[in-house]
Amino acid sequence: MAVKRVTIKMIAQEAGVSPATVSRVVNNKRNVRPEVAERVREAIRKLDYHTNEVARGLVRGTVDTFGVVVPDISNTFFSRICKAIQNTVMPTGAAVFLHNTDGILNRERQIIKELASKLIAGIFLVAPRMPATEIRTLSEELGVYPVVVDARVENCRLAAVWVDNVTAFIEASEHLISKGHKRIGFIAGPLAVANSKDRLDGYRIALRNHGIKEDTSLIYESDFTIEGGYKTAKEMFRKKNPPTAVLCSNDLMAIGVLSYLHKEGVKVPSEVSIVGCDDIDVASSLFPPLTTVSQPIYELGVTAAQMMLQYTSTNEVPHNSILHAKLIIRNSTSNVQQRKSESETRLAEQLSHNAQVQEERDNR
Amino acid sequence: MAVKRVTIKMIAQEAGVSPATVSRVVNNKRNVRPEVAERVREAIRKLDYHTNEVARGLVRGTVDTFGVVVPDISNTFFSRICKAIQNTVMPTGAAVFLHNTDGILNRERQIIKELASKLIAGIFLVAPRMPATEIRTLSEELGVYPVVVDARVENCRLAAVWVDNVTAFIEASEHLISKGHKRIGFIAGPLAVANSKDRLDGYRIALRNHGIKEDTSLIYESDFTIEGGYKTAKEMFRKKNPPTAVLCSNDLMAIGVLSYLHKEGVKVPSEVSIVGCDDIDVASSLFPPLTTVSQPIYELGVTAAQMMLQYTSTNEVPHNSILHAKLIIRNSTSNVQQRKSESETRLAEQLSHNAQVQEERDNR
DNA sequence: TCTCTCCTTGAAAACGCTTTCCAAAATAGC
DNA sequence: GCTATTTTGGAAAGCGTTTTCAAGGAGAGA
Repeated sequence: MAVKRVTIKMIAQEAGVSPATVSRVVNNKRNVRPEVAERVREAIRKLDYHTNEVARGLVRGTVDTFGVVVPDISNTFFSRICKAIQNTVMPTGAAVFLHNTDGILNRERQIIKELASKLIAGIFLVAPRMPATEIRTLSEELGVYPVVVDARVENCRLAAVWVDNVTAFIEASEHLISKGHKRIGFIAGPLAVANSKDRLDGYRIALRNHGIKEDTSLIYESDFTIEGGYKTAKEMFRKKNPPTAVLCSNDLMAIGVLSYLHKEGVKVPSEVSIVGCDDIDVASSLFPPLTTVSQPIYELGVTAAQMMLQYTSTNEVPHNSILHAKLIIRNSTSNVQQRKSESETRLAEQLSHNAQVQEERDNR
Repeated sequence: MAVKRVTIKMIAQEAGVSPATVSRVVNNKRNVRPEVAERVREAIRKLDYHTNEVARGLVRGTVDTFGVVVPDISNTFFSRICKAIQNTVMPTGAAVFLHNTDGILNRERQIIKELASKLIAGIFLVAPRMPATEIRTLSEELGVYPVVVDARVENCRLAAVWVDNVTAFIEASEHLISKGHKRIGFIAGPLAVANSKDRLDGYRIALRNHGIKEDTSLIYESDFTIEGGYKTAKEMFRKKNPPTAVLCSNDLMAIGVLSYLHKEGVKVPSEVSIVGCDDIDVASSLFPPLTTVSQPIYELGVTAAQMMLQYTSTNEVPHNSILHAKLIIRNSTSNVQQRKSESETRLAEQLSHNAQVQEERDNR
């Protein structure tokens, strides 16, 4: 689609000055007489000139654009971060490239290189599996400013912003403990990502602090999806002596658990309490509204963007930012129901019976 | 962050050929002796050379990048479209700029111009309020290929892909009618966007086809959000003679309605049936699982991307694509409960009583 | 052996901008 | 009124590619 674009030369001719002068006006350099500047601006307006960002990028060696690399942009968590970055960075005139990686390490590496070849200034990385040292060497080699989002990266001369998940999950666990729960199930995200591990650690610390012995049969690893939560709940509640409360590493899995328990006719919160994490949009509109660890998602993005802007302008690695999550207590948690040993058994039996029936049905 | 980048000249020197030859090898042009080509590739590997996309963009006059412009990237609907575009376009080596507009027309215009100044090849536009003619003239002026996503644009020599919302909503309405519902509430999205209007039209057509007289007091305009749905439900059910079913223009509003009815103790679906639209992730995990018009969201993005690739390579406006939605029947709809006239009144009264109590509580 | 192709290769000119270097003009200092 | 300094604006040199054009070489047909 060839189109004659207005160039700086045409403006120069129109205003009766040289291209150099037009450039100076466009970039607000001093050393241009006000009346000349005005004549140039007039010409720009008249011909509807817009600087060719690519040509500018070539001479400057960098382009006013950032890359945002996330595992899955269709996940609300990440898309909210993107939005925050967008909104914060846009007023400076910068644009953002968006890239999806599905969390695949090699694709992340690939994408970082591709972005560098487009001369972007900086890169926001939500890549929980990529080692900090690699991020640093890679970005140094490529001449790109990195800001790591939502991953705890300490002592690494690397700009990063993350949430204190350990404390958050201590608090969430203590909320359940204070309601009398002792058998608290935990559904972790993939333990290869540090955040998942931190959340599990918070849960463990809280248990220990309150003299509750950890029961590894109550701890499951899943994948942050609704289906994952559903399946895990199925396993968890089919066993004897099921938990009276379930703490999930994110809301989607909590929704899966909720959905499973609904289906089995188990009442939430009266029979089982549930706590999620993230506080996504629908969390407050579920039935019952979900008690959850509210992550400052938007703030995560805004902070990252601010760090980036500071980074690129001062050329100094900004200090890390640690944000805090907040427990939002809604109606999916309540005091533990005093189950008699026999009724506990009954619940487990009923559930495993249901499951069996279901399986038979599936097999047909 | 200044970094000495490997240039084509360095490769040329290393391989003992001219830059032109290196360029030919990089771009897989014929007319290079295999042994020379191999020597060049060797040098590229050795020095880890990556083409400077900006320089290439300058000479070619365009850059292998597309812009994606959406109202709100944190909305699952749009982020799924983005993901689909991404995934479809990535294998060709293209990247995408992402831009949020909050649906503000002027910002959309602004962004389109900014993107053009970056010499992008094409632009995916989810901008339901922008007139088709404007899109066409703007993109012609700027030399950018436009593909309009999720908006019905006919007879305009403009590439577009959309969903047949009228038929979809006829079907959804008929589902309710077949269950005996006659008083069906409708919550529309902003009627300034064509899709909202089409959905309402579908509802009206279905009603007319089945001899049900339209009752304008059952039709509301809202804003596609959970809160909007909640508030609208509140209004709707406070009136005398409330509907026995509610058809919502999207799932988020349906969730709002569901949430309101839950709070008021109204049983879904036995007392009131609900139908949503989109089939977002959580729709199947709600309580009850939501009957909804499943939009082929991902397909919308994939199709748009394919059209774009065809468009840019052939330089011919591709034919429009019309996709079809599918009604997914879950458990939020059931046969209408035979309400006696008195009990109808009772429901309304109860609700309006609840509302009053609530308001008093709020005022304190 | 000589001419005519065809293929391979290199030199050089763009692409549109920024920036450095200079010269001219304007101002200041004495 | 003359020199020293600052302002102003033009010319030109890149930035790293691609692409055009022409030259050189190899093979084929006479």
